[in-house]
Parts: sequence; structure tokens; C-alpha cells
Amino acid sequence: MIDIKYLRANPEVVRAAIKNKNEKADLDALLRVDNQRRSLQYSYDQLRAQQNTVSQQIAQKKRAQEDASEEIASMAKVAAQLKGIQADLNAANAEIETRLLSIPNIPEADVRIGPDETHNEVIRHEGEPATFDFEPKDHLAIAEQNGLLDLTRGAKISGSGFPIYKGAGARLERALINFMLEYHIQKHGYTELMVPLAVTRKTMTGTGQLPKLEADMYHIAEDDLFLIPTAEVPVTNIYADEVLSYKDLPQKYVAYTPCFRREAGSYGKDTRGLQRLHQFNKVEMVRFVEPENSAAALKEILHDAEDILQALGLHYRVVSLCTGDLSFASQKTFDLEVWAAGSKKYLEVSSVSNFGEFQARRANIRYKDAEGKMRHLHTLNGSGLATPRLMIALLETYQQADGRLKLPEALKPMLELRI
RNA sequence: GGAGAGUUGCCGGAGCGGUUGAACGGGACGGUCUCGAAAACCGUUGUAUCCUUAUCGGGUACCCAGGGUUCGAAUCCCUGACUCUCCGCCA
Repeated sequence: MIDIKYLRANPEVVRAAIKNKNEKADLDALLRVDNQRRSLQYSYDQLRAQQNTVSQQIAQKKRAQEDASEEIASMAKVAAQLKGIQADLNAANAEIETRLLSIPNIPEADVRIGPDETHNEVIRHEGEPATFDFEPKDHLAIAEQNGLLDLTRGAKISGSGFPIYKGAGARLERALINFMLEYHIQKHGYTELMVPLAVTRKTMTGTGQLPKLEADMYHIAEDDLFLIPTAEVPVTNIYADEVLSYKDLPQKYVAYTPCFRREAGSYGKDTRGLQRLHQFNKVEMVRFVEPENSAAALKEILHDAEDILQALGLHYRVVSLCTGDLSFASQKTFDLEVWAAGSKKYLEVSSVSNFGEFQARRANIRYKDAEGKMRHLHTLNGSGLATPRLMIALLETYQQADGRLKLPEALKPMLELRI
């Protein structure tokens, strides 16, 4: 959530951010209601002050057994007046809240301005693409030959986009999740959390998925709960409506969860095999930091995610997202795209973002700094990593001429696989 | 799913509808004392918003949330959320 005081002072900055992020929001209407609200609040406060004073006089008179009917009569009028103002004030506050929730975060100054992903900037490449002395197959062919997946039956029981991992495929998936969790816990110092997979509307609003993305969520109407699209949602919200101490910061959490995405309107776009799913597994890193440390923390999370790809010997590139491709809540994001050697393309396996105080404002997460001042902390997160496309890259990179796989050493301790 | 109890400030815990932002105790912070510490004593101890985004000072709101009654609500009424206990169901 944008600070309304900042918005009042810098409407043009916010207007530009909305435009550069391809969002829509009526700033003028918001500023107008904000003005109304403030003048209503002023009238309200004045009348209340009067009411409080006279009420005490009434109390005194009553105690002294004097007649206070005149005061009571005049206060009855004030009370009626207050009721009307209160109603207007509530309406104004509700409208401001609604409009404010639809204003995106402001991209950092060094984020390239561009309309869509074609304007993203590839910052660097790491590792070398695998080379073969045969024609490499794509992951579906490899999975089929080794019996790793059963997408047909997954679709039968739940619809397309709900994969079944089978036999060695299931074990590999489980090994990957465990490998990444342990890596972040042991080498990067994260604390693991296991969190609810269904969350409230308020929680979903706290991190910025709602109201914008409601159509992309699986919703349980009876309880008004949403299946999480990422562990970011429950993990970031663990401190909603709390005040931490600067001594508690920074905090680093890692969580594995399945993720659920309806992906409304994305049919037919890169959906082959495991590329785009309604349910997939992901290990997510989340950090709570003091504002002055969030830029450095962003780089650290990026490296934490990259470490996984490097440990698995995969070639990838780092992409800095332009404004048009930034998520609603993000102010700066790097994507990691892994090389799929058989499909011969880069696939996004991680998104690492700094949200500044945007989510902290929405979720009302504050902390007291060393001077005892109350401030909003900064939140960040990064996938570390999402498994489906990682699986694609692994299968395609480590395939051999006979169709069997020779998986990287790093996974050995997690699972003795012979496939 | 059924029955009951509860939700007050950093914590514990009071609070007849009218100087209650809230007794009392604890904690924390500052000070006195001390070579230093402990103890003792004194003082301070919230958030948001507005008046003026300096300071000082002041107004208003906040006792789970939202409504209602009243001149006036932490206190009365209604609805909801959550917590605890008992019963039922269940991995």
C-alpha cells in the first residue's frame, strides 16, 4: 500500500508508476475523497470536543443536583449532527481504502521503463549450456521413457495442469524439494516454516495478491479461504498487525509449499508438459529487514537462489524486470531463467523481489528502530526454487544418448536414484 | 456440529453509564545512591490522526471487530472473529 501522505505530496510520481506498470487507478478521485475525508474528520473532531466538554458539565450539574436539561437538549442536536458526519466519514474512509489497495508499488528509480517482458534486461549468464553428441530430447520424451510422470491421469482426476509424479519421478521431485530446503537452512541460515495452504482474504490482501488477482485464485467460497499461489503469502503475513523490535531483524524464513494458480486466460501459452501448471511445488525464501538493508538483502536472496542452480550444475541467466513486467507489489525484481537443453529455451524458475514497505503497510507489520521510532519494515522474497521447470532443465540437461539420466552429484545425498 | 467461559495497555490484572488513556502489581527506560552492582527511593513508560510535517502545546480516536441504545459507553444491547473447557465426529 502506498503511503497516502506520500501520494498527496508526489501525485505525479505515483501517476507515472501506475502508467509504467500498466495499471489503472483513478488518482484524482482518490485525492478528492481524501480531501473530503480530512474536512469531515475536522468537523467530527470539533463536534466531539464540544460534546466531551458539555458532557462533563452535565455530569457536574447532575452530581450537584442541578438541572441540565438545556445542555442535554443542545447535545442531542450535536449527537444527531455527529451521526450524519460519522456516516459520511465511514463512507469516505472505505472508498479511500478500496482505491488505495488498487495502487501498485512504485518501481525503484533504476528499474528500466518498458511495457512488457520484451523490455527486460538480461544482466548476465552463468555456467555453460550443456552440449550433446546426439539430438537431445525434451523433458516429456525423457519422462515418458523413464515413467516419471503421468499427466494424463493427473488431468483425469483434476483437469489439465495437475501433474502426477510417479515412481522415480516422485522421488526426484521430493529429493529436489528436500535438497533446496536443506541447502537454504544449512548454508544460508534460513529458518524453516511449514504453513497453512489456505488463507483468509485479509492475508491475501496483505501481500498484494488481492484485490487484483482474485480471478487467478482458487477460492473456497463456504469459508472465504483462498489456496495460496505462493508461500510468500502465509509466510510474509506471519507478522501481520505486529510490532517487532529492530533487535528481531533481520529474519530469514524458508518454506516449501505446493502452489495453486488458476492461470485464468493463459491457455495455450507455453503449457506443454510441466511448463505451466495449476499446482506445483516451490521452496520460497522470505526476509523481514530494516529499510536501509533491503537493497543488500535483495542481492543476497538472488545469490541464495542462484546457489541452487549452480550446485545442480545448470546454465541460467539473470534477468532484471522492466516496469511493465514487475508484479503489482514489487519495486524491483530479478528473475532466474534456467536453460532447458532439449527444448532449447530459458525457463523462469525464480523471481526475487524487494517490496520495500509496500506489503508491510498492507499487512500492518511494523518495528521499533534503535531510536524507538515506529516504522514499517521491508519485506522481500525469492523462489529458491520452483520445481517444475527445474525438473525440465534437469531432465533435459542430464539426459544421455540412451535416454537414461545421469543426475548431478549434489542430489546423491538426498536420494540414491537409478534411472 | 452442540453447551459453557473468556478477549482491557509490554505482561499480569482491576474497572457502580459521567475528570478512566484507563486503579494496582510486574517489566522496561531515565535519575538519586554506590568504587561498581544489587536493593531502596524518585520519575517516565502506547498508537494513529489533525491543528502548523520545526519546537512547545493542544484537539480527536483507539479497552477483539462492526453496529445499536444514550446528552455521555471499556462499562448496557445485537452481530461477528478468535481463545479456552466439556460433549459429538474424525486423520
